[in-house]
Amino acid sequence: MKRITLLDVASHAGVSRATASLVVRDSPLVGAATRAKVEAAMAELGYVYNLGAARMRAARSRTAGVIIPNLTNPFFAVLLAGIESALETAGLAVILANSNESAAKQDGFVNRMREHGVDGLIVCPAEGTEQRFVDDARRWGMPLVQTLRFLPGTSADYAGMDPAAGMREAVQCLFDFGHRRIGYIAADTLHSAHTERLASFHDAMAASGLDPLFVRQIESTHHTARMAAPEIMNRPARPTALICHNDVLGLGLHRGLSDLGVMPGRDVSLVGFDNVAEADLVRPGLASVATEPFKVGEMAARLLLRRIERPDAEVLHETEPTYFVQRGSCGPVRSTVSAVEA
Amino acid sequence: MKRITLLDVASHAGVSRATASLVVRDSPLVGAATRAKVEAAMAELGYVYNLGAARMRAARSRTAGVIIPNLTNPFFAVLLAGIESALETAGLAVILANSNESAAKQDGFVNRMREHGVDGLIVCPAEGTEQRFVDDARRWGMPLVQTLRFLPGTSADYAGMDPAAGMREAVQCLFDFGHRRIGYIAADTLHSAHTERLASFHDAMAASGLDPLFVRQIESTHHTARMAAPEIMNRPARPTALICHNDVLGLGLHRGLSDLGVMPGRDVSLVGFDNVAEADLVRPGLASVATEPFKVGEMAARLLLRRIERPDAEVLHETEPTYFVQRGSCGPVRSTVSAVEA
DNA sequence: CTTATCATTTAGATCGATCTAAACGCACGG
DNA sequence: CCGTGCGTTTAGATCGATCTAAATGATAAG
Repeated sequence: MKRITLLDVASHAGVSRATASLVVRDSPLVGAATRAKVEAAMAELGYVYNLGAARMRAARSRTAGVIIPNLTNPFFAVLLAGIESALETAGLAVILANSNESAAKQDGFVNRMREHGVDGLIVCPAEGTEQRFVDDARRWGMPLVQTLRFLPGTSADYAGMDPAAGMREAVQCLFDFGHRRIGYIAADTLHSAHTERLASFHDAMAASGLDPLFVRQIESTHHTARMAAPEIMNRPARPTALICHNDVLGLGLHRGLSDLGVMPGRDVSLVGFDNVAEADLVRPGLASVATEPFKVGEMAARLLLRRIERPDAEVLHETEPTYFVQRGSCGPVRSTVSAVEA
Repeated sequence: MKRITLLDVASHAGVSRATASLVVRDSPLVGAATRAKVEAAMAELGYVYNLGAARMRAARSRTAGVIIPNLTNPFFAVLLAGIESALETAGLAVILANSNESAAKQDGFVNRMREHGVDGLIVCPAEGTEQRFVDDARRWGMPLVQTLRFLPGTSADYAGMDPAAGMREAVQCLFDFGHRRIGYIAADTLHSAHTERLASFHDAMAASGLDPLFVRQIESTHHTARMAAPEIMNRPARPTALICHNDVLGLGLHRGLSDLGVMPGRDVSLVGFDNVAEADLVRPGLASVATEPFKVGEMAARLLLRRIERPDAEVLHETEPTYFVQRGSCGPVRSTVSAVEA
């Protein structure tokens, strides 16, 4: 039992190999009657197209490489879902790799992707990725899209999100509730998503005529955030509101504050970032700036398809806007702060 | 600027194409001095191995297809992470597809995977997948591993989880707290994971000498579960404890009950399934039966590698045990139930 | 000195498709 | 009747590796 090839199909249909090839590729050159004959033969023999052989002659391979720093994080999983969805619609298969935030592993994966002959790459660069990464891709003629994180100083397509609008709405909401002492809980990682959000915080505060009370860096896990709650609330300059770099920190802190008997929305206002599903499940609900990773994924895929089609098109930076979702964790500043401190 | 081939490497190193081929494949046939020469040439020319060409002659393609029903669900995302991790260690690249619970799409993906010449498939079958699915794979000689869900009546390797241990511990814990009126909240989907967990619930109850109070089906979303809380608590046979098919239902119900002023762990005990990270963040924490999707993913990958290596090996069903994680949402049954109803 | 043995190396066919360029059949106008 | 043009079809070369089977050279044995 050997593999059925185009040649088998062709002889079974009484045409040449070349004609059969034209049929599988939906070429307009082939006549309707011939096409029907060949298609019947294909069905009858159970022919399976061999993309591997095709890729050798033709340039395209109908695959794209996707490198994600951490699949365990639902945020990236949804991003991946968006990428997969859009690429699949365009007929490209996704070859997946998980860099685990290791730039070295990431380099290895890029090599493997090249060996597989992918038509292009979508990468959310691992921490510590160097500019060289993007330059190499350009040198190799490999279409590349960065997503969610952008390597400064590089020139490549980018699909990300713009925290500005959501952040401004969040700060405005807090301001309207009377908050003036607002702290920022940052993550300890140092990629562009971090600095972008922090910068947008500073901008939004300035727009409301406020100075940040403090910026505190915390490792981005539920546990560390939870444990950091006492330290944050007991600092001399006690905040009345906190904005967190993401919902991992926001939810962790939510729980940490509750443990202390400090009720979010009443004793302190709390804002997260990403609006994960669970933000709506804690009590009170965690107000959060919604970002839409699925849409960002689709956007990244579209940029890649465009780049594959037109390698010399101008470099694009596209961002998805964010918006604030108010929930119970934000409320009016308490008139008698001393009562809380007692 | 054309592509560097093995022939270029060979002539640059002063050997034949065949020898160069042996070097890239780490064959022991080639001498040390020659190997060094060829490797130097490869580095100098920036040679990239062409897996597409190799796959045409050789059988293996160093890729595996993975089809998941829903990437947006963190549970599957972690499963995927486990699969990816183990396959990558073995040098196989993952071609990913998201069936979105559509059997038709799933069929399409299997075809695409065949066209790509994958060495094997790991599939968590979409709802409504027919037995034919597994039979086809066997007929095609395509190594196949089912994971998390098992098509009844089929014979193929399977990597899943065994809810029995965790379920028994959960029921035992509730029993020890004095609970006798225990209801089960099931999902509305009908695959094997559903029936397995439900069956393990019945077994565990029987082992404690109890009869299930009721089994209620709910669509598996946070929102529906939350909305169903009143109906569940107001039924004539009011439960003192609830076990949920997964944490999506568990967390949704946790919030729904809280909304009613029914406090989990005090007024009713609540157990989830999967032990997602967020189970520890709500207040009180949601007790949950821990399953380890990452390990299941690794297990599925191992099974596939074994099957690829030995196509005729006996069919294996492997399961990862589960265990109960107690948290605040489980507590002693209240002596005066009427007080709650007031 | 010849022959057998062993470890290396290699030429040439081959995998299954696509590409190029030419050939084919047919209708039409001169 | 011939040349031209158009829509189809095709033979043969080709992509870049691997495979088979044979050649090569060095060493050991007879």
